[in-house]
Amino acid sequence: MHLALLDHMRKYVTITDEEATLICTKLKASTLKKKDFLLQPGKVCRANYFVSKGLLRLYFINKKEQEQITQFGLEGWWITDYDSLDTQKPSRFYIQAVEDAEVIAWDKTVQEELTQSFPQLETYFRKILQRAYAAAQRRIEYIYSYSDEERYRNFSTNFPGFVQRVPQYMLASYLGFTPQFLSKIRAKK
Amino acid sequence: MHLALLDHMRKYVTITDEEATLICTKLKASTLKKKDFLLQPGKVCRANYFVSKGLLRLYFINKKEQEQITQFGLEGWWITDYDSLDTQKPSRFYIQAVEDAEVIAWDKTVQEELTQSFPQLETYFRKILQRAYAAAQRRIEYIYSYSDEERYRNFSTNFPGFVQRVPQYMLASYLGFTPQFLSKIRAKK
DNA sequence: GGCAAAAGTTAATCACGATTAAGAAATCAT
DNA sequence: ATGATTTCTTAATCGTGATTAACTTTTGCC
Repeated sequence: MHLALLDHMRKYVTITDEEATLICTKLKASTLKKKDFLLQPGKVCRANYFVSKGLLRLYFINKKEQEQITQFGLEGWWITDYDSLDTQKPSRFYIQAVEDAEVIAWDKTVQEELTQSFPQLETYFRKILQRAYAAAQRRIEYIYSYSDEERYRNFSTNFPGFVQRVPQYMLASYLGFTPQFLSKIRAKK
Repeated sequence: MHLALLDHMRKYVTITDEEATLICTKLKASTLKKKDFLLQPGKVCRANYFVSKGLLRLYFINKKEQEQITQFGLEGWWITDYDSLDTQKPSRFYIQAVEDAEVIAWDKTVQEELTQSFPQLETYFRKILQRAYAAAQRRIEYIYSYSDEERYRNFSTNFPGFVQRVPQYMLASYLGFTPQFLSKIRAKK
C-alpha cells in the first residue's frame, strides 16, 4: 500500500478501498540514496514519480557546461520530464536524489491501463497538472518581476525551512544566478 | 458548430457527432476587436478560452509599472489564468486581443457538467495541460540557457512569421528585455 | 583522526542589458 | 490630407550580477 500517494489522490478525487488495492498493485516504490539518478540525458523517461519521502532535483547541463536546476521535488510532489514521457524521445534532463528519498513510479504504460478503468484518475492528473502549470506560470512571472537579489530574499522568507535543507549552490542554480552572488548578498545583511 | 475546436479535440480523443452537437450547445464564441479584453486584474477568471482566430496576449503590470507579457495565444491554443480559474480568486492578469480575434469560451461550470458525461474530455484537457506544462518547462530552460540576444535570435529563426506579426515592443516584453535593446541587436546585423 | 574533495567566501574586474532622453518613422483618426 | 498618437531608433551613462582567482570552511572517507 502506498499510503502517502493514496492520501494525496484522495484530496482531489474519490477512490474506494477496492480501487485503491487494485491501483496499488500496479505501482512500484523505489528507495534512492542521495545522488542516485532516476533519469539521465539520453534515456527515455518511462514514468511520472511521486515523491513520498526526501527531496529530488531536476536539472540539465546548460551551454556553459553548468548544472541548471529547473525544479525540486519535495514530499507530496510529482516529478518527471513530461516532454520525454509524452513523446518517448530521449530526455535532456537529470532527475537526482538530493537526499535519501523514496518515490512511487507511475509508469506510462500503467497510466493508460488504469485510466481506462478509473476515469477519476484522469481528473486527478488533470488537476495536478493544472496546479503544476499554474506554478510554472507564477515562476515565469516571478523571474520577470524581481531582480535576482529580490527573488532570493522572497524565497528565503517564504520557504525558510527549504533554504536550510539544500546546499547553497543548488539554490543559486534554481534561482538562476551564481553561488558567488548568493554569498555576496547573504553577507550584505 | 465550433469546428476549429472540434478538429483540435479530435486530434487527441474520440468524439462522436452526437457528442459533438451536445458539447457545442454549451459553448459560446465571441469575436474580439483589437485591444478588447477577455480578462482584467481584479476580475475572477470564468473560462478557458480556445483561440479560433487571431492572436491574444496574457500580461501583467510588474513592479516597475511595465507590461510584462507571459504568453501569447495563437489560433489553436488555449489561453487562461489557470490560477484564478481554479481558485476563483481575482486575477492579476490581462488577456487582450493583439489582433481582431475569435475565441470559444469553455466555462468552468461547463467543464464540470461536460466532463461528468464525457470522460474523454478529461483526457483531452489532461493532454493539453501536459503539453502546456512541457512548454512552460522548456521556456524556463530557455531563459536560463541563453542570453537575451541569443533568445531573440533563436526565436526569430524558429518563428519568423510570428515576429512579423507582433509589435516589437511586445516581443521584447515576452522575451524579457527592453524595446531599446531589441532595436540595438536588430541594428547590429 | 587525518586527508581529500566538496562547498562556501571574498574581492577585483568586466559585460550585458537597463535607463534616460531626444528624435524619427509609422499608424491612426478626423 | 493633416495632426496626433503610437512605435521604433540611436546614443551616453549606469548598475546588476558574471567571471576569475585565491582562500577558508565543511563534509566525506579509509
